[in-house]
Amino acid sequence: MALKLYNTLTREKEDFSPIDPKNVRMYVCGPTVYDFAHIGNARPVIVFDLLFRLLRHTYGAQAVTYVRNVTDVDDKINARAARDFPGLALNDAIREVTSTTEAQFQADVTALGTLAPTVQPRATEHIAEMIALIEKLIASGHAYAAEGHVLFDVPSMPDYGRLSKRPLDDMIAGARVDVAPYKRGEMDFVLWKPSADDEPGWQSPWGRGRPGWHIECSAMSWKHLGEVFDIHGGGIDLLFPHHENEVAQSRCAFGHDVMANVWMHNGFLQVEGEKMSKSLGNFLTINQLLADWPGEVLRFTMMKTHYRQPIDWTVKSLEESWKTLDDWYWFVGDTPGTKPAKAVVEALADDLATPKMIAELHALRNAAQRNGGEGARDALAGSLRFLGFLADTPDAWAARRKTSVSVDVEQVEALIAARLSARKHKNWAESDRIRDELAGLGVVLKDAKDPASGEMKTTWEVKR
RNA sequence: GGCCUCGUGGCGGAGUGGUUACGCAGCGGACUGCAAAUCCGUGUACUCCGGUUCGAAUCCGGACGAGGCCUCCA
Repeated sequence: MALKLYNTLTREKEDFSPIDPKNVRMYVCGPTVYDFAHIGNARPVIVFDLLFRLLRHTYGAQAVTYVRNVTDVDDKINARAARDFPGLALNDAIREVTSTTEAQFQADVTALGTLAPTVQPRATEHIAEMIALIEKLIASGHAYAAEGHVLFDVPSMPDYGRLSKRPLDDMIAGARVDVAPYKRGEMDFVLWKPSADDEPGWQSPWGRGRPGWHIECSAMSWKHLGEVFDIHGGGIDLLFPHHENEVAQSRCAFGHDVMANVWMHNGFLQVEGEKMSKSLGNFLTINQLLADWPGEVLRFTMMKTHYRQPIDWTVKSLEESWKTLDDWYWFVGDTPGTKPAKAVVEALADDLATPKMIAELHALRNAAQRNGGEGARDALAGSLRFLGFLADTPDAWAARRKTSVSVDVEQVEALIAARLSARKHKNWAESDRIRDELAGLGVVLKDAKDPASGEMKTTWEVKR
């Protein structure tokens, strides 16, 4: 089956063909661990988890290496550590910030139904590779040391700007970058910078210092995936300068035409039509959302929009998603299917066309309904599991609504029993009165005849 | 100023040079004591102005509008 992916490098949808089908290699920029991950951070996590699953399906589960890094050295981390743990020595404070933030991140993304990447390397464990890379760049004339800094010499790379389509001349004309005395060119960026005694640092040929922002991804992708690999992913905001500079570092260090063959970028996320920002007060962390919504609801909501489109994150959309998943959980029941439907895989294979994929899921559901076909129901169940859904049992899923608002379960059950008794005696006035009373508590009833016994049975759920 | 997206029915959201996307909501019907849930059915669209074409919502040009990046950011 042909897999097509949109490549930012060529701005075209291309047939994907791996360098080595026995080892398909993908790198995705992971979090800088200084604060709770927000819902925007969840987007690439979910998008590339889907791609990971698709690649495993296509090439075999053992034939895909997915690397998502953890950046645990950064000046934002240092600032956070100093602010939050003023009593601790800086290194202890930093460890406190990075370890708790990373643990939180892992818990969050697990709740979103994602598979663990093959490797999750940490920047601080790859300082030696970074130094080696910087030495290669200096040796090949693409970097220079100055006043304890090492800078990448941007003009030494003729096609710098190719990935983000920013000609160098234009950038210099509109540059809003720091003019530092040790820089030769305005666009030159830092590979290594000196650390003061109270800042985290490592010994290097240029003195005690720490890495610049972009070098860690070049070092970690090199270490775990090699000099050239198949797919590099991340958010569109990283395209420039982060990815452009990664490419510059890796290509100039190793002398290849490309760093990764395919570059994929997910679009931005807005919240209720506005940019998400702390100042607007609409900053949503994954953790906060998980308090109100099942992880699968967040996951499905993300899939309703194609990954390259901007997504507007709204409560209305979340509510719709929950309803859709309710129906599928109920409809699928304990159907055992484990294999995804061909149409679902094909939709995904077309540059992760998740809206098309969702339409195919609805089509399976409708087909199963019309023909009573177990084949379609099996395929729906298998597809949903393949996509990272149906982790709950149907009962556990249904119970999530009951626990999302606090109600007195015993009281509700007692009222339902009273109502059933009233109905048995055709006391409709009393029956309706009880139903209204429950509605006042936020409880909605569903009556059904048990097909086996013909007995009336009432189930209930909490309406938000 | 430079670069990049995008403008589709009440809402969300695909796709395509000539044929139903899909979902939610709405509406009609079945079921029900009445509802809810479920089932069956169903209307509404392609920002504007030019051009290419037998034919454009789909291609090209322009206008208007929305958003993003260029500085930490998924």
